[in-house]
Amino acid sequence: MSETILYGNVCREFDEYGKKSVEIGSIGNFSVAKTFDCGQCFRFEPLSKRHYSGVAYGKSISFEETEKHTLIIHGSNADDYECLWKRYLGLDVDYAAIDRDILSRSDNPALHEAVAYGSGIHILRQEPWETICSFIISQNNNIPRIKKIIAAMSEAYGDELEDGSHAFPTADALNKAGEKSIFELKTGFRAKYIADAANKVSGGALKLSALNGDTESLKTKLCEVKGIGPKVALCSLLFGFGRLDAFPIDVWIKRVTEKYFEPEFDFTKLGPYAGVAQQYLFYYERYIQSKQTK
DNA sequence: TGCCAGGGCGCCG
DNA sequence: CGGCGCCATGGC
Repeated sequence: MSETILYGNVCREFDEYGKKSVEIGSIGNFSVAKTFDCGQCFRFEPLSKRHYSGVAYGKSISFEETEKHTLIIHGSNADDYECLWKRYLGLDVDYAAIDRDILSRSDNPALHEAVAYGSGIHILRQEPWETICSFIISQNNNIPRIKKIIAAMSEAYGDELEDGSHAFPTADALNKAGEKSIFELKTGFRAKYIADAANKVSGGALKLSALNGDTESLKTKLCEVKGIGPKVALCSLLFGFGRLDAFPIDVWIKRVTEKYFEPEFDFTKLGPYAGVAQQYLFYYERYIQSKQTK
């Protein structure tokens, strides 16, 4: 086993069954399990309690949190970490400062409990197209079934990777597949929405890489796609465009607001990291519910 | 069996 | 503009 000592966040780079892996230090309280289990991404599954594997950016990858407060990325070298996974995992973001910022903006007890419970979640920077498509599929749907549809869609129309798994399909590939084929993946009434989005993105009517402006104007832009409303747009902006101020409201967040907040509470006052707060609240309320139905 | 799921559209007043 | 029925599908 060859081993190279590096500096910065990367502790070491090593070979593992013929593949490169890296170990990362200084990860704060980053939690792999919370991050991949909080409902923001649909292509990762646990290999163990602290080890999640899946596909992102067209690469098979797995993230393992060690007891020593470090992170091992299996299937990545140090360069890939620096220019891709660091940003994907939000390890270039100071979440301790974000937590302090959120807590300073409201003394609502549920919000404080949610931060305490959810802290360790990082908002991923997923691929914009994958995020848009995934959250179109998410509408009026549940997480296990969303995962199933996305897996089938990737299997059918995503590029095959070395290990036999599949990348998320490009907009071009889905556009070529067409609405009927998309419907056959059990997407139901969402098929025409996915087809429209794929058509606009692959045809250049919606240039995801050229989007700029504030979150509100980006939301308006994304809502031009049939099937993208405010909630899907804001989830895409939060999880795919790094817009941490985006505050998507789904059925769970509606329940949270009714249970714990005054009707006049203005969630925009949660500031530039309102989206992170939203994810804490979402994760917290699902935990409370699961505890009660057990 | 009926209800619900990380909603949005079309239509109605 | 706000409310409401509808949309496919599967798990409970």
